[in-house]
Parts: sequence; C-alpha cells; structure tokens
Amino acid sequence: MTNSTPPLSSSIADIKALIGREARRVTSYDVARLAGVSQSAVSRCFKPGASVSKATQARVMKAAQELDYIPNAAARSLITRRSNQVALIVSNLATLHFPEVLSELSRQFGQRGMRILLFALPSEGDVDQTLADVWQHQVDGAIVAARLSPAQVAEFERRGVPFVLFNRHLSGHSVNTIVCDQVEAARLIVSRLAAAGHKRFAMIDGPHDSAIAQERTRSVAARLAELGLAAPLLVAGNYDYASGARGMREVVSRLGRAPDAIVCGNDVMAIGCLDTARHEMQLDVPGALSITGFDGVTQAGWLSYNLTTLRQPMQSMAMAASDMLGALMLDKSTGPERRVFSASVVEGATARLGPAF
Amino acid sequence: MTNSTPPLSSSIADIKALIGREARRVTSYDVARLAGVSQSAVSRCFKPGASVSKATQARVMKAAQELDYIPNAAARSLITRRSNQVALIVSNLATLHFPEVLSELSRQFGQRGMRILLFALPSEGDVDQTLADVWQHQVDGAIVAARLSPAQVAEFERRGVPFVLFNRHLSGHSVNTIVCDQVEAARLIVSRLAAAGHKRFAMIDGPHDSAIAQERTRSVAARLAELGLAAPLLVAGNYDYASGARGMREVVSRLGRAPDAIVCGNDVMAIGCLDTARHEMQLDVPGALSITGFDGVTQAGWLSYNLTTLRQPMQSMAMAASDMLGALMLDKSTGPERRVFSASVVEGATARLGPAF
DNA sequence: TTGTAAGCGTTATCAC
DNA sequence: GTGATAACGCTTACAA
Repeated sequence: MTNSTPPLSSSIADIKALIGREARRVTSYDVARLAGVSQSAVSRCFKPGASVSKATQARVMKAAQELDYIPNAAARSLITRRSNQVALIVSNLATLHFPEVLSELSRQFGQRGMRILLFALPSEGDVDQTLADVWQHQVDGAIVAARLSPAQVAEFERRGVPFVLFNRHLSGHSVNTIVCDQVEAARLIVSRLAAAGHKRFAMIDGPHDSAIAQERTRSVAARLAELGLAAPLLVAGNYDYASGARGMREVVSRLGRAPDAIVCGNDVMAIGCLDTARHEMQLDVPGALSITGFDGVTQAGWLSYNLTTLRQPMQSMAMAASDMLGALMLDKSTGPERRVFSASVVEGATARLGPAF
Repeated sequence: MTNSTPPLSSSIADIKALIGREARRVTSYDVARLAGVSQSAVSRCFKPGASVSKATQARVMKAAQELDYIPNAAARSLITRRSNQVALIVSNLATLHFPEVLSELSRQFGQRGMRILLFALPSEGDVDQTLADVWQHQVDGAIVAARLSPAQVAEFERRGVPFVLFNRHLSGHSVNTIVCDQVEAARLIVSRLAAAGHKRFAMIDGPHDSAIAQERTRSVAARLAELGLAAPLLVAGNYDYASGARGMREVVSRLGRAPDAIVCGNDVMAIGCLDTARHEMQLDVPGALSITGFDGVTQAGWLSYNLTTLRQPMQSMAMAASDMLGALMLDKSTGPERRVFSASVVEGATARLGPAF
C-alpha cells in the first residue's frame, strides 16, 4: 500500500524523488508525510470550517506549498458528491447576449467557488445527447438557455439536478425561471408607436423554434388587435442581420411600399432592416418609416443606429439566475419560482413614439 | 460492504427500492446485479474498444437503460487521470471574438468528447488565483487567451498540463501558440493607405497590457518610418466604442484638424471613431479622412459602417487551437509550435486604399 | 485536536 | 470473454 503513512516525516527531496519515480501526482499523503501529520489532518486544513490547531495548519500549509500540492477535485467530488461545477446549456451562443451574460454568470459563480462547464448545442435537436454528457459530469446545477421538453425537465428532477431556465418558457410545467416579460414589452412599444399615429405595421419574426420570439410576435399582434389596428404583415426571420435585410425587402415587395412601422424580433434584425431601408431603399427612418428592435444590445446604441428598442436588463437577469441557482443548490426545498423582469423602452432615433400612458 | 455483488440477479424494483432507501446514485454495481454480470463487465461495456461479448453488451445496456445509469465522470477521472475537460482561460470575454471563437472551440472539443470549463479572469491580475482553480479541476489541457508570466508558463509545464496560447505573445519562452501576424497586418494596411497618398497618420491604441495591441501599434509606427512618413499621433484607447469616440476627439483637438488617416487598434474603436467623425464632426469618411480597424468582426461588415479593416481568420484559428491542443493531449512529445495566421485586408468603404504591391 | 479506517464509483491488472 | 481485487485521492465518522 503506497498510501500508508510512515512513522517519521521525510525530507522534501525524498518525497519528490518518490513522486518522480512512481510518476504520480502529489497527494495529501505526501504532504502529510512531509508535515509529519496524518493524511486526514491535511484534508482538514483545506476545508474552511474544520477543526485544526494553528500549529498543524501552519506546518501543513508550508509542506503543501513546498510540494506544490493542490487537492484533487475529482477525488473530492467523488466523496462529497458535489463537483462545484455548473452546466451552462445554451442552444445558440449568438443569441444569448454575449459577453454580458456569460461574464456576469462567470463572475457570480466564481464568487461561490463554482465553475461553468459549457454545453453549446451543436443543433437545437441534440439536447438529449448533450444532457447525457451533463449527467456524466455530475454538475451541481445548470443554467439552461435552450428548449427543453417536459421529459427533459423531468429528467433534471429525477436526477436531482437543480436548474434555472434562462429567458425560455416551458408551457405547462412550472420550473424555476428567469425571464423578461415579452408581452409587456411588446405592448409598450406597440402602444407608443400607435400613439404616434402609425397604422400599418409589419413584423419581422424570430426563429419558429424560439418560444421567446414567438411570444414577441404574438404579443405585438395581440396589442394591435386590442387597439383596433390591422394585423401586422408577418415575415420570417432568424435573428441574424441578413434576415433583417431580407425581411425589409420582403415587406416592401409584398406591400408594394413601406408600412408605417416595422417591429423586428430582435436588435440585430432591426439593424439589418434599418441598413437596408436607409442605404438600399433610400427610405427616411424614422421620417417615412419607424423601425424598432428587441433586446437592447450594446451595438443598438452605436451612433449610426441609435435604435429604438426594448432593453432587457440582461446583467440583472444573469445575476438573478445565479442567485436562484445558488439557493437551489444549497437547499432544494424552495418551490418553483419565476422571476419576471421588465424591459424598458430605449427611445432611440429610429421610430416616432407617442407618449407613454 | 454495500458493493459486493449478490449471487443472483435482482429485479428492477428491488434495486430501485434499495437505491431509494440508501439515497445513493445508480452505480455500475446496480447495473451488474440487474444484468447478472460482474461490475467490471459493466465497466467494459461503456469503454469503446473493450472486449465484451455481444450478448453481455446487450444485457448490460438494457439494464443500464432501465436504471438510468450513467457512468460517473469523477470516479472515472480519478482512476484514468483524465477529466475530459479543457480549461478556457480568458482575461476579457469582450475582446475574444464571441461567439465565433467560443462556439468553434466548443464544437471542436465536443467532437473529441471534451468539455470546456470556463475561467474568466475577474481582472487581469488574478491569474494565479485562477490557475490554482485550474489545477484543482484536473483539466487535460487549456486554451489560454490571457497574459501569462514565465513563472505561470513554467507551472503549466511542471504540472504536465498542455496548453495553447491563443492570440497572445510570450517574449522569450517558446510555447505552443496560435496567433495572427499583426506585424504583417499592420504593414499591409499602412502600405495601402500610404500608396493612396495619406501622409499624416494618427493611431488609437489598444490597452497597454495587451501584447497584441502593442504589437499593432508598434508595427504601424515601424512601417510608417520605413516609408519615410512622419510618426503617427498616438492616443490611448481601451478597445471599446467610447474610447474610439474619445480618441477621435483627442486626435482632432491635438492636431487642430483631422489627420489623413486614423488607424484604430480594433474594429470596435474604429466604429466609435467613425461614428464620431461622421455624426459629431460632420467629417467625410473616407473623403476627408480614412479610418481603419483591426479584427474583422461581424459588425464591421454592417452596411452603415462597411469598415475597412484587417480580418483575422478567427474560426480557423479556433480550429487550429483545438487541433493543436488535441494533439498535445494525446502525445506530449511534439515540440513547441507556433502557428501564425495571416490577416487579410477587407476593402470596406471607410478608407481610400492604394494598390497592393 | 488528531489519527484510524471506511468508503465514494470507477478503471486496470491479472488470473481463469 | 469474464470476474476478483487493487488502486485512484479524497472526506468523514468515530475513536482516542
């Protein structure tokens, strides 16, 4: 047995030679031998609230430093059943508002001593394959910004892995969720556009498999109906710049002219739409046509665009997500909670808005 | 001993009840019992090239599925000494070209069965603290997009953790690196600007602690000197939009007027600079003034900007980085290698360029 | 406070 | 091909 502690403490050189000969890593046993204490004493020294004498603590830490000892997280994880890793499962790195969300999550979890294990879905369909990988890695929790089926949600629960849905919806099931109120956001912007006299609306839609995108689209239509205005001309988009540009062309081609306002499913499409309107079609925005976005990304604020849009408080949402998951990981008793954030209108220069009421 | 295999195989219900009672996870022992084989047989069934009969394989897989068994990565990692995790150490999520690089890395490593563990440095100084965390997690390798001291490089080597420096330099030490040739890039753009007759240059610098930024700055100055032109007016920037805008104002204020050309340390600053020139100062770009960037980010291509810049082949670089690290993780014998990529001029509409020669 | 010893759930080795 | 059995490196009762 290599791991039995010899009666006497050895020298640094002895131990280093031994490690070299056996091609092993430095373990707590090596530190123990050097410090002349038991292996469990070493372990305790690395555990925050443990009961160790000052003297032992010092001797052990000195020995650890001399040997470059670092505790092995895999071994710890095996016995404690906590990996100190959180999965970030995201279907599309492009639509999550990088780097804002990612760096906030990383900061928050870092403060709790947790690391982010990244799972980017190759395609929206591969969730099951990816989840298998997530289970293997024994993560303590997950932030999910991807479409989950009820069966997949059930599997999280069955395996006891707490998770928070980030800016996604799940109909029926009640799960821990951080979202931004898209219905309210859509109402806000449509109301103010209508108040400024816009009558004929078009909308460039987001991806069909995104619940958030569909909610935005439906809510815009719903608010228009409420206000007694005609249903918007709907054209398909997929959240990228090119689809915004295409959407603009399609709207004009189908209408024979520009509508009063185009509500875009996100900022990037709105920017594509705006560029096409101005530079390709020589349309005056917002003089002849109003264009709005959704999200409030950094680029929307750049002077050339100064987009009128709806800002989602992404940083607060990221912070809330890590708070919520942190609580769940400590104590699984809290019931499912939904924290709903509000978007705010960014009064840029691409739309004529009436007064808020 | 809970883990000894009983002589007879048990029923699913029996085993599930047992697991529930003991509040354990499903282990390979449970699967073994259900399938009526030894635990090692189960282990072999989950190892790709192992020697198992078809019949056993089938029985085991069926049992595993019925119990929802997933091998525990921590336990595997403990014995195999491979975690199948790669650290991505990045000092600034904003300057790494997200999501392009991140999603490419994630795809590439995913194909090799490896996951990315994210280490975003809270501040550029905290590398040592972060590295301690990296060692704990027993990663099999690392992609480093952060400033590393020689001592830190030495620690990677001492601990036998292969790593690849991504778009960073390390003077002196020879380490595995993926970079884009900034010297060549700077020469390219300066030469073509000079060929178009620009004489008085200014440059908006990147952060002082970024080796890449400093290389860009130095190389621009060097090429100007070579061409017998005056040294550029240098103003400080920090890679963000606002600093590009400030830089533009500072240049004009110090020169009393606009220079012939402003070379910006990256695209985002160039965009800030451009917006300020056009919208705040009513300057004609590129008529009265040429502005160029570095990087070739997506946004630089948006119609309102159509920035003249230098595109770094980020996706290829990310692919190369994962290739290189993959090779290192399999066989540590290859010597330090530097793969240098070339930037290409994007002939946008913000600068008058002379012919390439 | 400290040491002993029993796991945690795998893979690896080695007989059979 | 298959099954014992010994690691892997740690945490955690429990005893001293």
